[in-house]
Amino acid sequence: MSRIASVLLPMPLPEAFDYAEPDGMGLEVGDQVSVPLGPRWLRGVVTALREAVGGNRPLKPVAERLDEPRLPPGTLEFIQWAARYAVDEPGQPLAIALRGARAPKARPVRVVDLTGVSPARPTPARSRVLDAAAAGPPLSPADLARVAGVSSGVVKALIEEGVLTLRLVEAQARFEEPDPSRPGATLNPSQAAAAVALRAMLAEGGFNVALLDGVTGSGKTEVYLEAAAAVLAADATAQVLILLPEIALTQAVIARVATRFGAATAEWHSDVAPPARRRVWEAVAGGRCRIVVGARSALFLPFTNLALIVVDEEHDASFKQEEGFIYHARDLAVARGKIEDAGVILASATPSLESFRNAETGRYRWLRLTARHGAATLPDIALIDLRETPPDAGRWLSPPLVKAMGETFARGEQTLLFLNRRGYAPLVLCKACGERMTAPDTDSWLVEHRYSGRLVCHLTGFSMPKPKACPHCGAHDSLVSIGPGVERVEEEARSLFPQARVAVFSSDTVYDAREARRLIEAMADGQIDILVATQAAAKGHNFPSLTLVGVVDADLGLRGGDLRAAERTYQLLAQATGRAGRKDRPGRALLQTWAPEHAVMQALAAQDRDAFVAAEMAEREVARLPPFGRLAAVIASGLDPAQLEAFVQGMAQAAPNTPGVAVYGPADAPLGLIRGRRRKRFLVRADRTVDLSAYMAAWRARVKPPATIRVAIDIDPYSFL
DNA sequence: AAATACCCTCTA
DNA sequence: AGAGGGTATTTC
Repeated sequence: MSRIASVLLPMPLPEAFDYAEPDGMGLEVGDQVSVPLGPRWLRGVVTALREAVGGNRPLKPVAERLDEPRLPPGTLEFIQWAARYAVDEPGQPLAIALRGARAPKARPVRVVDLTGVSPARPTPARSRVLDAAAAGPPLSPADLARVAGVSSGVVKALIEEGVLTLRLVEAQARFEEPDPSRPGATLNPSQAAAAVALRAMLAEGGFNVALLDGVTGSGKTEVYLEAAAAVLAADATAQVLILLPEIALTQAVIARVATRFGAATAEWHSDVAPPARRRVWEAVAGGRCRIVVGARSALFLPFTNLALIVVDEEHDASFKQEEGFIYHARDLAVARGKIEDAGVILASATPSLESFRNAETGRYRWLRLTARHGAATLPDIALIDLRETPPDAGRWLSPPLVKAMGETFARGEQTLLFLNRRGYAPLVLCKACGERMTAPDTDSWLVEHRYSGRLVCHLTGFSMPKPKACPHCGAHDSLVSIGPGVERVEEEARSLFPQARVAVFSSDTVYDAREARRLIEAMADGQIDILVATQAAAKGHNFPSLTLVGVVDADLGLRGGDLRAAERTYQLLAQATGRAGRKDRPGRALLQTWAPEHAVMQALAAQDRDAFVAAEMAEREVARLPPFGRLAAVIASGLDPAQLEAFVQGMAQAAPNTPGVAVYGPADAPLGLIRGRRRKRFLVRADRTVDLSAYMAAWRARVKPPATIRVAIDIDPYSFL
């Protein structure tokens, strides 16, 4: 009797394909295999094995079982769960999960072995080398010389003499064993109480979620590291995953972990080079790596014994993946915790309303940190009414803010100017004909970047040199830059304070983790007086001499007017203002707004988060919007407007009629044209009792889009463009 | 995703 | 006819 193997391939296919298992291959579920698909050979993963019963069509055989780590059952289950949740093909999450397995291996490294031959001419240096070689794991010649405290020439001579020999080995990452028994940070009473509660939750074992809710600067990291210490100490094979919203934050957390556990940990995000990625992946699958710090895709790593997942800054919208396989890492982290029977900690100073609701209803344990760490107090927050004290024409910093910056600079302290807008100006238009510059076949404005002298489309990546004449009417020198970006605010800050050292922190000036660390260190070290930053720097970092935060345009995030505009603005500004005043120096934050009466601004000024949340919750409850109901979006796009219109009308007809589900649309998407593709949207609202993924899957199954039309389903959408 | 089967138009 | 090209279909 032979068996049939279901093999899932890392591509957008509707299901796993069946292959015949050759006699004696001895496959197991989770094995990585090579299989033929049409004319090519592909790597896939065995998801099921069953006995072949007669009448099957002839199947191609599995070509080979690869000598690679097996995907653990929990990882496989998670992949399939994620695909069902996101209403997408299971091959999509598998592709993410195999990204580390498919990366090229690092080149083999040379290590030194003892041959047993004694050196003809023993010296103290030589014997230190021999002792070091005998004592530890095999080392490269350079490392051996370093450990023995001799120059590389000594090792080289011993190799030439035949006392030592070189051998090539596959580079295997040595992730040091974390030591949870090292003393942790000294916790204040509030932190200590939360740590006790977390340890109790984790000691119970099994799936549990805690919301670690503490103001900025209350020391959430120390608390969750104690929880990590507890699970690492309780089980010698337990693994911990710490998820962060932004690559720029990983360095800081890795340093904290290294201090706490005396061991370098693995890092996982898109900036990690492929061979390093491969090493991390294999070490995680082999249980040789106990702590991973990473961005959202780390959730798909092949953990063998995942005991704790921490989602730091859980409210952060960067956890939402908006392209390709669409998912929210916080929600999937909870799902993976359930599958793995692991603890989950969601940490934030401004929790998402979803997590708030789960804490309120008792689904999550709610741990509040009240005090700021050490002597620090919360900053004073004041609103600047731009109707009363507007900036001069062509300027963006109002007189009260400029005055505060001057005082801060005079005291030798630092200012952070926060503006969530890259570039110099968000819009360039022609004053002769009124034409607004946009990317070809795209609705979004081109953003002027003065550093590069180009106009850039932040949506499509298109860029062009800034033209001398208007491309529409041909008028010369008629193009004017409208509105501020960080570069323009930097220009203004330099002209106001010529002696001050001014720097910009945005994804254009800080393009990788190393550059981010360099700038953050320069800021922490006091080498910068005024930092103009987008949200990339508003999160998580501690700058001891930063005492003034100025929010250039507090109303920016409210303008879209979508479901989460108020929540998002509150979270972002609370994070940004929370940067001011750590250590013993009091801080203050000034928010420039045209609408100081708005509930978000009032809540920020009063520092009354709970009142804001209560008011926002009440509105959502009336409208039965998240977290009191659920949403899904459908985005259909196509090149031919008439064909797209016909398709979405048919799709509207095909929407299943289900109690508790309402379908709105189709409507033109706010960004109705991207790269020449017209876009139409549906929005679906469902009661919490409805299986929204199943509903969307049923709907999709009823329509067959023409090949030129793409249909994307976004469960629990965050972007409404 | 990527190879290929299909179906047009254009060249000669 | 046959090349060239863009698009739809198929892959266990």
